Amino acid sequence: MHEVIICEKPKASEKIASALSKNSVKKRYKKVSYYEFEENGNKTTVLAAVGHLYSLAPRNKKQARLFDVEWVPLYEKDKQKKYVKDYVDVIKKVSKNADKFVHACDYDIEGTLIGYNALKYACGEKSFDNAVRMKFSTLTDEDITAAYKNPMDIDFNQVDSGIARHVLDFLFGVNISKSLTDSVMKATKRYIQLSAGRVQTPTLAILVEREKEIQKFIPEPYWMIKADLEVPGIAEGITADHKAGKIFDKSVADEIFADCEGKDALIDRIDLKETVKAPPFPFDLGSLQSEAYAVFGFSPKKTQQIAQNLYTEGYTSYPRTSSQKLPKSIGVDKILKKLSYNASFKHQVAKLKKPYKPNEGKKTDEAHPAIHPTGVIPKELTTDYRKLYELITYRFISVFGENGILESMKTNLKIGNQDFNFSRKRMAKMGWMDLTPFRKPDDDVFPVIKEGETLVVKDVRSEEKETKPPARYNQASLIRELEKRGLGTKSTRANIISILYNRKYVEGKKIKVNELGEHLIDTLKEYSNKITSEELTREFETRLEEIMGGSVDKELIIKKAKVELTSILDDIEKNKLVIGEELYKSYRESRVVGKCKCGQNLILIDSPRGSTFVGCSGYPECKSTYSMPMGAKVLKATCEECGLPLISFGKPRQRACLDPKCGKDDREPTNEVVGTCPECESDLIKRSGRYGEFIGCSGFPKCRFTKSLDEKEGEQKTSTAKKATGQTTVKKTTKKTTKKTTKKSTKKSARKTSAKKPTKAATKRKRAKKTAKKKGTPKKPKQT
DNA sequence: GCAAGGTC
Repeated sequence: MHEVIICEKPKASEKIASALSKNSVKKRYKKVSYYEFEENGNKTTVLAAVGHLYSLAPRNKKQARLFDVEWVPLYEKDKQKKYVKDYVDVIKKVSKNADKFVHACDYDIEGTLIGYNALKYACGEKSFDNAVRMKFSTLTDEDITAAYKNPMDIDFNQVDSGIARHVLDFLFGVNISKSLTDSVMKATKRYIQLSAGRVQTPTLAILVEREKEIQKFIPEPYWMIKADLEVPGIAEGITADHKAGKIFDKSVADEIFADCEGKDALIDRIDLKETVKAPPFPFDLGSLQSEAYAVFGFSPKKTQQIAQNLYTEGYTSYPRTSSQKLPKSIGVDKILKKLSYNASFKHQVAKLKKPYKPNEGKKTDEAHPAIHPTGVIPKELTTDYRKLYELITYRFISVFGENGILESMKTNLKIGNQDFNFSRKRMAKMGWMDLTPFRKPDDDVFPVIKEGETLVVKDVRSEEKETKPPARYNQASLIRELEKRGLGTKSTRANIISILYNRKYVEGKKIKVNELGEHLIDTLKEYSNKITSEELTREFETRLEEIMGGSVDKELIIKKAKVELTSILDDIEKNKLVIGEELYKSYRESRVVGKCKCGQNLILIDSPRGSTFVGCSGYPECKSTYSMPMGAKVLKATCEECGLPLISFGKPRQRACLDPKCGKDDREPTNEVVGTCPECESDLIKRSGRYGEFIGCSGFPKCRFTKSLDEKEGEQKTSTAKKATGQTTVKKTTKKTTKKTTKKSTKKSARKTSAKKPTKAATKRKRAKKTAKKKGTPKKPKQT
């Protein structure tokens, strides 16, 4: 008897194997680990998927409408997913002579489908003849053994609802995206990659709505009356506000102002209040992304990537969780003990009171606890990794802290007959706030004053202000909004946002929708109101539940969707010339960065090679073009000399005229002498190139010595070193280290590799290599 | 290629 258990991910397979047998042996095939044990003469193998192993693809790519889909291995569709092949291969190999199958993926729609597809396509259809389903909600020993002892049947309705979700998303997303892109192509012969989808389009619509609120906003003037007070013991004094707050009627403001001019302030009432400040909740992915954005300015995507790597290195727990709970089973005491061995956390852990009790939030996750450190202390991390690791760890410790107490003093004053007030806040008891460097506690000095006393008013001011439009979303607040509306999932939201940037619908840290984004939503609203709103997601939810309940057949739902989609696509098709023309026009508008010397617009143009340059919209009549350094931004400000826009680039940021030949170009200061060239003894100067600043020889192009600004003396990789070993060295070494990570799982090697997290310089080099390679490959004649 | 959803 040979039984095969298929899990959703490697970590789960490890836990399930160890829960089911003490004798499980870790084995390896290619780069993938799996587990094997024998009990009572029966062999069991525990295998892992890596999330979805199969993906939908059109059966015939050449058709105008991609309505006919099939499941293909993920690695065939997406070259970045090559690592998936090894996992599929292991399942194929091991399951060949198996006679019993256990589906042990997460008990949700996607998990059910992941296991189903693995069985169907990697183990073969006949595996369903003897297949059972394990149902567990946490990966604890108790849950796992209970699920194993009480196997269930595979819920094929749940499978069908999973398939339907994939198919519907594919049909709507891919076909509408394609029809939009085709419209532009047909109308203008230009290729702009446009896209629409059940989640990305409503997300863009949320941003557009905010943009429109901002556009139609009419600022209203208002006045604030402020009084600067002399307060004993507080040198800078205190400013009190008039009780009315914003005063929209100027005559009222003037009256108040006149009423209190030249008068002192009588302290009418002092209210002291204490508020309990409970410790924060443990991090789920969304709140970690939010906090990392607020504290470090990390994009949610960056946070997710770093958290994922910290997890695979074994420093922190699984990041794609929506749980705000820390169950005992994670071994809280042990983790805190291990953290206390580290100088950074020792003092904080020592302050915690036993027994340790976390302040948990409401949100839960069936599969994972909240994000927490494992207790394994990383030795060397690059700056950003260290920052995120510390954010997670200090948060984890804080969660076990005591309540803090915030003391607030609200003082009401009378100046003449007018009521003013000010308030001060300070922590009366720090509690958990003492446990983290990432929260700045209130620490106002409280004045020594009494009711009935008089304070000298130094000045009374009537400040005129304007109401402000609603703020734009940033990536963190948008993620919170999507979470609130139930759009996307915790793992996909950050990616969805970055798609909007990549498609150039939106720009900026405070997310601004440009002409293209706005026009795309307007266009789509005309043809399918559903896809621009949350309605499609809501409808999916209902339909999928019906399929899951067995009341409706998935084929019927898909058939209906195709009918609906056909009418949408027909409509777009009929109007493709207008749609394409208009979308292209708004695309061009969204790329305008200034005025050309010829009077037409300067626009950003993406070259097919991936770089961006500035050209004139009057092309081919005006052939002006300007190249830009890597990462450069075109500013609104213009050059005094020639009127072209200025650009900012490099690190630290510097400004220069868009035209490098312009006399006003102050890129000059970068030519600062920073040393002597080891090769030709000329001066070494700072230069700026495509990839930012670097140090180069002033003897260029005769001497081609360069080194990166990021590398310190002694560990620099010079161009000569590169020459000697060949450019590929860089790639080879990185390859080696990744191999190490997967091969040896000892803590020692984990540390070693963690030190090799790509440095800025390394990424730069990689990027440089990539483009160099691109240039070298002959282009297919087809590209436009 | 185009979506959204798992995961390294």
